[in-house]
Amino acid sequence: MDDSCVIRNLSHFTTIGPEEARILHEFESEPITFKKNAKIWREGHLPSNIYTLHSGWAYTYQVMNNGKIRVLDIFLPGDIMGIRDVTLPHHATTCAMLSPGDVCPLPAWRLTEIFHEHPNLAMSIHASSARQQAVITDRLFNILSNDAKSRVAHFILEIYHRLKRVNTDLKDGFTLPLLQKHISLVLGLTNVHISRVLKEMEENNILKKTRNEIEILDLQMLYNMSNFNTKKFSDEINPHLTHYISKTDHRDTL
Amino acid sequence: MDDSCVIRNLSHFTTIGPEEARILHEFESEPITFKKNAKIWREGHLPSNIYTLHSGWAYTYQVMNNGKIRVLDIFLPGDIMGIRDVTLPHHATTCAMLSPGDVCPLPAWRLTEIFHEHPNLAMSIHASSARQQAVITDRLFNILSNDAKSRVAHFILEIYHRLKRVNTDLKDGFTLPLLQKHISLVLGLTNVHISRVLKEMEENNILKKTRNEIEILDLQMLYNMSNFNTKKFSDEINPHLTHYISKTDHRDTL
DNA sequence: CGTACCTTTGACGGCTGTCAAAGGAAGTGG
DNA sequence: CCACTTCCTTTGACAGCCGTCAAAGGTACG
Repeated sequence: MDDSCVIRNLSHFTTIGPEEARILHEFESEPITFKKNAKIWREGHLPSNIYTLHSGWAYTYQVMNNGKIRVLDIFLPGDIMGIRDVTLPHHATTCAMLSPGDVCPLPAWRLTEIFHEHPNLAMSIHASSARQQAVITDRLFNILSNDAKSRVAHFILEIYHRLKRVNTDLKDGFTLPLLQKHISLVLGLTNVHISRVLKEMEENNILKKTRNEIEILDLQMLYNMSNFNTKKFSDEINPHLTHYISKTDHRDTL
Repeated sequence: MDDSCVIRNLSHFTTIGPEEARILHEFESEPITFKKNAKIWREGHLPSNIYTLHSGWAYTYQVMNNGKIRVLDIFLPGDIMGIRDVTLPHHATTCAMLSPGDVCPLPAWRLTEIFHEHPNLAMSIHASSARQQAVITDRLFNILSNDAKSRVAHFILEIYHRLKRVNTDLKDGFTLPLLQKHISLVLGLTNVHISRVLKEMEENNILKKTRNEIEILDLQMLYNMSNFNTKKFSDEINPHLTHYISKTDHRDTL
């Protein structure tokens, strides 16, 4: 039951009763296996599902008129994908797999039902969405005020913390299916400059990245370089919101 | 009744029945007048309210260890403020007034009740939150891929469209209580460079900004410079989500 | 084994930051 | 209402980070 990465994700925000667990398991029924580079949804299309990423990595991007690509999300196993777009009449981005993996769709109308019938789950989904937004916001801050070296350090720490959150025994060396190209598109730099920065960081024994792996050699230095703020990965929820949630738990069992 | 800017804002996303209107009016009861530069909330504090901005402009920012400031949100009349932070145990930003104005707080626990008792309002609030997020996302894309001139053009258009959304008869000249300093902090540039860009835009008859006003002289040129995408300001909602909402409208009247 | 893609490296240029100083506008107190 | 202070804007000189372009070497994949 609780080997579900989605439950591990959402259970941080509310108590998951048997009824909620049943709903959440629906989030992971009927997984679909996607190949690397397969598209989950396409920019401009009507959102018809939200998705949970069971295994593998994915990302979202926009293609501009001039052909340039801009990357927005990097999704890791356990992430809910598409919750930002689901109220919109058009997907703002295209979503594609970075590595082969399993994805579980949940129809949008089921989300509406969940909002109506399980308000504490609705609040949890909103809370999870707010956490995702906090990651984007933090990356915006990173790009607003840091130079290239600091941006890279900050981004590596973002990924490291997000992985560690659902995989507590993560080592300092781990799989990172992102090419220099992807990192450059996330951070608003060129792949050429990413190459230079990574080379310098390896020479300084801070980290070593190969095509599919990365090893953090000096975690403290990464923190120093990036002014990384770990507080945002707190799973606490605002205590003002918890009173009614317990009241509803009671209701649900009636 | 419907001179409420919050109702004008949220009514885009759902049908507002009399019961919903009653709740929404609570969003605007007991307005508090704030002076320029007054703080609405402070970074690190426990969020205890969400707020609707009835009049005046506000913004959120972070102060870094080195004293640098990073600006995240620019809030206009009618915006809901603090919905992103309300599930978190700490405010990620400080919120301050850019100009004198009226703000109406709504206690966080009331939001929880609304999530439980008015699920279609909950979905509307989530939809409104997603629209705010879309603005931030679009600004991230702007900063990722545009140079200084394009960033400024894009940002002016962002504000112009957001103002026009709640004030349909907005002229090409309007109040803009943002100093060059604020614009530079929003866009990750220096105030010196903003000064240079604005000077050039005025020389090219694109726009003219004074301390408190701005006049758009060549709207089409702004679009051309910025690759601005107007779609995101669509107020349509995903039709997959509307079925249950009408069902609930029915329920609420029982 | 060949092709396509990714990474590395160097040279060069430009956009934007930094620093500094002067002029202007707004706010404050007498 | 004026004087004073503080903050904002403008302008110039200069420097540096990072983008662009190009070519070579490395790696994955069919």
